[in-house]
Amino acid sequence: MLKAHHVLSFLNQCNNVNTLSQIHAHVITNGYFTIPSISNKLLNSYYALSNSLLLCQFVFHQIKNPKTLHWNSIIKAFSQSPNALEAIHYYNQMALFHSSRPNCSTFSFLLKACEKSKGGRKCKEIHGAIIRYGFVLDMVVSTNLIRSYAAFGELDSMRRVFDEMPVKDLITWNSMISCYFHMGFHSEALKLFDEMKIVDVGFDGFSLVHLLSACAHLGALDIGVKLHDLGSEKGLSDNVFVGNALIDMYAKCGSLDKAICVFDGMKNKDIFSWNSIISGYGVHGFGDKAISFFKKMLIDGVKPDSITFLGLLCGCSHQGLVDDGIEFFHLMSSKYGLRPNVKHYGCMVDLFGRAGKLEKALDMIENSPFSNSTILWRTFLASCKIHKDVDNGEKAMNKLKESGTLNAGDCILLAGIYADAKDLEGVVRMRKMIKYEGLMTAPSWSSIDLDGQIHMFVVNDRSRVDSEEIYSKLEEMIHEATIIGYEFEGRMGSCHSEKLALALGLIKSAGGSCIRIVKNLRVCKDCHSFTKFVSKAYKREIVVRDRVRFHHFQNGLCSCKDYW
DNA sequence: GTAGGGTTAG
Repeated sequence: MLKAHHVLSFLNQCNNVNTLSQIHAHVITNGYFTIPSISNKLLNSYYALSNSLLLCQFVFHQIKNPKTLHWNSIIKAFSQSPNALEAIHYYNQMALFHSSRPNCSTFSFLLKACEKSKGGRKCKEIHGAIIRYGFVLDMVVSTNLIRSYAAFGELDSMRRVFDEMPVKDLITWNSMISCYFHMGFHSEALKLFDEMKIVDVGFDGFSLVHLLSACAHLGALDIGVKLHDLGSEKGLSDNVFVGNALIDMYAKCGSLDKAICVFDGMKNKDIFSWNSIISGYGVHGFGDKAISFFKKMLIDGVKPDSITFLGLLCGCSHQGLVDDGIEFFHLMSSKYGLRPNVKHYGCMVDLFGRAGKLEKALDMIENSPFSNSTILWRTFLASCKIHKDVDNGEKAMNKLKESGTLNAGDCILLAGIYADAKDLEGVVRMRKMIKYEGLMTAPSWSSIDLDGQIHMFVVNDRSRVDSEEIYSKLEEMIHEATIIGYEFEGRMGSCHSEKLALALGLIKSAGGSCIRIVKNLRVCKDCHSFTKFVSKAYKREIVVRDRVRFHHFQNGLCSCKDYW
């Protein structure tokens, strides 16, 4: 007969459900099932080997007097399943048994369950229980609490838990950075790193990945470079996650050369590395380069995924590589079994639309599984604006109206189409529509990173103490640009935020250095032309990242070749 | 330990 400790070691080695059933039978006939460590091991093994919650439940209900470890195992199993709410049900059952009390692990699993089952209110209840049971001081529990609150967008609760923790370790700090990052509070994530320096907890690869991604979103190149240096000093150069985040950061901050540098220096590359570099070239408008990296990727034996193709299609549409785009679109499903999603269709609509093939773009939408997608119709509307097509523009507008998601940006686009067609009545109609329907516009902004300090501007911004200086610099710039051929073509009295950011850049940055600006919307025709002339008049390289792509201005020309 | 952290698109 097998001794109990032999059974345990068998269970540990067991790697299939059939053997597990045999051991299970043996355990029952020999009365070992009453030994908590054995019944718990069985419970966990069933979940690990069969992934069947039903089997877990079956075993669990055979346990006469479940102990905390049993409850934890069943709660953990459910917390990882799509049926995560059931975990909370088991926790409530647990409270009815006086023989077992929840412990730290119980709460960690429960919080995971909340996160999965979108139980925002449950999260608060569990927080209460954590306080009652006296586990608030536990670092793991609190860290999980932070993540759960973040998952529900409860920024204040998240911060309160963090601030009230008497002891925090690196994982706690990293979790906070990660939460801020995922909630879109990129500057907050970077600020947290400054706080980390003060308390001296150090940092690791996990910290860097999120911080670099935050820089990527903000276009904060200077901070990104400092983080790169810190990582190298700490010997994190071979960390694939850090490397990938660096590629993305450099690409998104407009520094493709450095992105390539990091990419080439990586010992181990994965699909993220390739995708980041391909998308990087794609959004910068270098579709041909993106394609050449795609070919290298295949030679390297890396299988492309749907994000790879998104980067490729994006590159093709920005560079007007219509035939290549069509080829990749077909290739992704025919050769790689990847079904194009709405974003791939969006790229195709953009590809055809931008190239002036509006009927093809329309075909693409109407023959796609996403013919009601507002994203696709909005993309189409933007193409109609570029090609001054009133009829198709109105068609897109009607679709957007039907969907009930019409926004002010759509009306402004169509108003622009009417204006180009000299249809002033149409322009007025759009202005009225915005007013009467109470449509909102997202506030447009531009930012510039100067020595690690992010400066944000909105349209007609006069909020800064140095506004006087900025506006007088701008006047000088307009003068200089006009001398070499610039003509204003916007609305009188309106000054777009990127011109202000550009003026500040010229005032504050060293002569000859590259000026980098990030915008949340697309660059307008006038600002685009103005920036070209400024790059020539002041002999400066200017990189503008707009909502969808990059523009490299140099000596009066832009990398997009006025195709954007 | 039965417990907490990672990147690409949008």
